[in-house]
Amino acid sequence: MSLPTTSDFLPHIAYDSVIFGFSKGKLKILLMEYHDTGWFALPGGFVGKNEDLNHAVQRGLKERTGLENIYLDQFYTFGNLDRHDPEVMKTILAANGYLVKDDFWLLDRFLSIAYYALIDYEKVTLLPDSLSDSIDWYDIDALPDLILDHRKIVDKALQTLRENLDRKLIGGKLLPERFTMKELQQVYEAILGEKIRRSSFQRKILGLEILERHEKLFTGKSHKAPFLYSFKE
Amino acid sequence: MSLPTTSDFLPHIAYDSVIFGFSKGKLKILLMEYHDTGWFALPGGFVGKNEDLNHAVQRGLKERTGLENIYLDQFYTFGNLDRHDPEVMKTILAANGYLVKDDFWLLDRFLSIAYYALIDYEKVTLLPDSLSDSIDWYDIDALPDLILDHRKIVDKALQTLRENLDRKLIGGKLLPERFTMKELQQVYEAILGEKIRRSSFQRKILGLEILERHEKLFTGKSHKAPFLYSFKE
DNA sequence: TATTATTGTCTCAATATGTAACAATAGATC
DNA sequence: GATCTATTGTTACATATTGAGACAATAATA
Repeated sequence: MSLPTTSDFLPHIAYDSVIFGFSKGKLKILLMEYHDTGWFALPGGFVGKNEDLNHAVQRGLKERTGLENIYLDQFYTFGNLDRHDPEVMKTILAANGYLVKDDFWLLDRFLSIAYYALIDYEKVTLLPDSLSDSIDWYDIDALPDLILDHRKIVDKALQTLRENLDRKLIGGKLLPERFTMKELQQVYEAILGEKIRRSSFQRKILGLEILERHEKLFTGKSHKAPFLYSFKE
Repeated sequence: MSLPTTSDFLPHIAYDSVIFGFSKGKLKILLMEYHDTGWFALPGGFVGKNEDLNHAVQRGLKERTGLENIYLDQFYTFGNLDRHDPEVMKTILAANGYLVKDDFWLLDRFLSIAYYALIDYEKVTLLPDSLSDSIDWYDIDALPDLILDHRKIVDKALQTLRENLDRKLIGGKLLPERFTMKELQQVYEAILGEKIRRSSFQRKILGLEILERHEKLFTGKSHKAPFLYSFKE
């Protein structure tokens, strides 16, 4: 196991990903916890010298989640000077046994291109990277402190996701292929952070004619069974 | 006069700006024309090693237009490999009398962070950079061919501007401090590329209660004089 | 068979938008 | 000064769209 080297990757350029999942009525994101430090950060990475930017992000997501062809939206590139703090990376590397010189490329200033991803929580197989103890889901309403400006990145991701929700009809990306109307509504509520009126929601979504209605789902509960839906391709 | 050097700027990182103006009922953008080549490109630049990304863009805009505190929106970072074509930059440099080696930093691959700007057409003083013959306004509906992927950047800028128009209420940024309702409507029509019903538009905009109504504008024409409006701060 | 929880749909009110008309008015024409 | 023209600000009415609640249907339980 070795550190990424400056000959393989573009200097000064990184990406960070805010990976959203949905489980038990809650919106969650993936965070990495670095060895020893107790520090949390967004999953991120670097761009190969001969690699498309979007490919680098897809590659990183596959390494962490096992998933391919993930829904991704690039939402902002963070390029302020105040996001540069070489001590943070130095400490993370030191905690992993890497003692590097002050001019080591990972200690340089980085611009970060930020993406959010929407994935099916159930399909994920989590795998930490070499510098991390763990990667795990955290409730969006109860995040630990994050390194550098990662909290700002999360906030802007959520803001963008909210703005895009109706426009791009991406709520379903957080659910399995087939889902009930109630589940879809819960996704919307979790993203928007507010309750939605059931009848209005159902009427609006069905009115868009983007859903296919399938068989009913019998859960064994003593009440009317809901239909299952999927998005038309 | 000399070329920017790799010791002053971050390698592999550029920005491009789609600068919108509005004049005579038409939406326009600024393009640079490079010496001899006859090639057109978006105004762009590089980020200083100790400079905020947003500052670099504001700095570039000031150099080209004379304006400060321009309204800017970052909308996408272009990072595909296929946008790399060293021959283009080589030719531009050669046309300016610069013969550079193949490993010259400006011939490297660049990621470009793209912004659109909205400015008051009347307030601009255009100034080309050292590699360009001229910088000038071009009707958005009649652009010349652009180098590299700059046409794609323009298209995405316009698309984003359209999506943001109602949400961010930025139409007025293209007009002087005070303007008539008809002028504002023409801005909206130019951006959206479609006619808008006069009464609906007026009702909607006034209903937002973001405009201040001032004195009437007497143009000498033989009809009712329109009010002047400004945006509430 | 009655009960409970939840679903799909409908109704009516409130709000927003499309469409057209009307009255007001600044200057031109006579 | 009276009339005409072009354009403006506003209103009226029809047509969606959305908010809020009610109602009937139904899967399992008692």
